[in-house]
Amino acid sequence: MVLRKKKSSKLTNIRPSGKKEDNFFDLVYEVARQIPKGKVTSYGAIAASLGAKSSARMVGWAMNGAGGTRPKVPAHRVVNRNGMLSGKHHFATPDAMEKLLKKEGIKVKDDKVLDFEKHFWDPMTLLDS
DNA sequence: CTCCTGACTCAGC
DNA sequence: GGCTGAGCCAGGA
Repeated sequence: MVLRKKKSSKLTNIRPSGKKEDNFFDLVYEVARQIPKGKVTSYGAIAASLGAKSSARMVGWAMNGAGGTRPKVPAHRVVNRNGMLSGKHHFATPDAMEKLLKKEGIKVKDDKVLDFEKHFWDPMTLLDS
């Protein structure tokens, strides 16, 4: 999956070195895009699937530019390990995240995903096959 | 180059 | 059982 994202809008060029965007960020973006509709996952799960379970923060950080990448990354499907919409505050509007989730059939209550493990999607699924 | 911050997570108290 | 501190990597000032 080669990223064709050549220019990152808000973020400074992820890799001004001229190399492909083989950063951790892009890996996160790719995985995030693979999240099936109506499913959610956690930052740690994504990080773990990338081999950097300790870098859960980086996953969230990467999401910072999710809205500027193309195709867009469904960051709203990514929540913390508690299923809490930790990143909702970073969306265009605080309600955008849960609104999108509800729209996909995921129930959100008190900024938390109900039946989180039921809607949980493990990134490893792509690798396991 | 050094220091701080950040959409997380775990361990300790 | 909730709060705090520390670890994690990367980027901005």
